[in-house]
Amino acid sequence: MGNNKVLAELFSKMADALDFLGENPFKIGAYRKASRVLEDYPTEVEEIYRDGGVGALVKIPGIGERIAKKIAEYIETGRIRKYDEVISQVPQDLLGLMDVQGIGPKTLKLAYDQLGVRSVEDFKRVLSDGSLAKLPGMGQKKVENIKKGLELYEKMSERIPLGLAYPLVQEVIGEMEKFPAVRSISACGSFRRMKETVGDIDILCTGSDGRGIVDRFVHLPGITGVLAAGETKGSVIFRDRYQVDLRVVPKESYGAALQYFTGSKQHNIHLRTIAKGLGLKISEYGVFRGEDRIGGEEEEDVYRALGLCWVPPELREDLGEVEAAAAGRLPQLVEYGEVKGDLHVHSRYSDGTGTLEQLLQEASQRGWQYIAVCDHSQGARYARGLDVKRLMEKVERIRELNRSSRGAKLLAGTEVDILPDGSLDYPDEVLQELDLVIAAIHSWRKEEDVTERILRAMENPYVHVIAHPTGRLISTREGYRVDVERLIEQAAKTGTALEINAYYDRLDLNDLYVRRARDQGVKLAIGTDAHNLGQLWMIDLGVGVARRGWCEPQDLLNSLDYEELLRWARRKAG
DNA sequence: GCCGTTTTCGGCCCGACTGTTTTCAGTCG
Repeated sequence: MGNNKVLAELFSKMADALDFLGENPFKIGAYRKASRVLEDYPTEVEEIYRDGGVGALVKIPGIGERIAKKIAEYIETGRIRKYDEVISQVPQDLLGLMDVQGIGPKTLKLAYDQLGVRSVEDFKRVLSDGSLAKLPGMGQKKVENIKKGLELYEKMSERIPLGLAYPLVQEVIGEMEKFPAVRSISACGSFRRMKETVGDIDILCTGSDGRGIVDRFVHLPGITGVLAAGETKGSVIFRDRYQVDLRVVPKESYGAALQYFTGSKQHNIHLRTIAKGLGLKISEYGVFRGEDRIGGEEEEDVYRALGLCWVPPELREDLGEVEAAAAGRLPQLVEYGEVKGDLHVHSRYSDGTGTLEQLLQEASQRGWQYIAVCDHSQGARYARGLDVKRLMEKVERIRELNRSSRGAKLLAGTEVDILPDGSLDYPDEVLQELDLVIAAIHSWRKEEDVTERILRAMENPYVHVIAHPTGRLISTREGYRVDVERLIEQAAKTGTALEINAYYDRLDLNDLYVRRARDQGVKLAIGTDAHNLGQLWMIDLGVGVARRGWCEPQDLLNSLDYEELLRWARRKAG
């Protein structure tokens, strides 16, 4: 974990502690903001500090003089005295409870002061023995809600990978659309922004019969719990795992509500700040000048009122998109369905299940021009990697199929292992026979920094793409140690593309690195890493990451036509 | 604690909901 993430966590904990201690809410907010900014900041603060000192740190939005000094203190000494001081006044165990729905700093403080609660165990005890309910401002219902929140929290403490929520949302929306009372309907929240993981799932709709719509919603198949069901809002648990909220709003507010519930929170705060300066008010019900409502049926209304062009949801993270919209400089993002093929798919030759014929047919059905069949190389025994003889058989077979195919083509490719010394698992004479070579790290020693291995692989004239550059798995592992900044630099220098691996648990490179790469002129290659035909839909997850990374069509290899792609691949070797 | 074509001081997004109250505090998104 880099220093940015560590500091983000320190400041976040500090905010919670200050909240508990009843500090000035705006000071707490400042720490929370600093935490959020650092969490996603693409450059290591350590680097910024080494290059430009505290003066450079304060240029980061949300970081001022005081926090910059704390960051410097951390880099120099490995600790922050103020942090130690604040945190020592609060039982650590208790702070975690602030993530539970229904528990906030005031409730914790109350239990701490009045009942001597010092741990989660203590808290659960006063919850069940009735002593918390007796305190002023508390009551039986509040306690019941907290109990429910705690139960839910323990079951769903992990965020859900986007790729798991995706089919579910399509299913729910599909079912709801069959109901005649439902007019417009859309997912919103982090799901609509295509964030790599989502907390709960928010769906918004308009319709004539709120109660009827909610009733229909809470009775959909697969629901294992109903948390709330009113006229305008329903909240359910799907398959014991996914919380899905539905809101029904009037037609004239649909755009404003869609904007509001899509977020991100930071993006919305930014918009409201601008609105205020213009004497306008934005809420989920519309855009208002005094009492006059000047828009809200369409999402565009909100942006137009502020003098902005409509901002695609994937960009709404307050990472420069508002300024870009104001200047009319938003990128023309690549569209879903615009990509011309998948650049990383496995076949039955190695560890996939699809045949070459099936892949070709699938490509045609999807309207793609190509699929790159990139099976594992000989060293990857666990994945039935291909020896040279088998590889050449496969190449031959692909050439045959392509000759008889009118529509889509297959690219003869490989996902070749990068060996411990940075050389590749096939000799150059073999690689040069292939249309597309993607190289990947599949084995590394614990604690090994693989940066040099990958840098060296990129020097090879036959390597076109580096697959899943960080090796992370969203749900289970952090990935290998690698300096992505240096990979991006080397990719720019050698004309090597970096992959956006679209497999739902990888999404690697991630959105922020994609943006960095794109800014430096590095091409990105979206590949699903599909091992069966049922995984090719994940190309949309990859496009989502590309869009969150501000990619325009020309940033993606997948935008090239078949012939152009072959030419691009040959150009590196000269 | 941050920030500045309203400001170096005095603001900081804002409305809904819930449960506990009798005018509001706490929490959420």
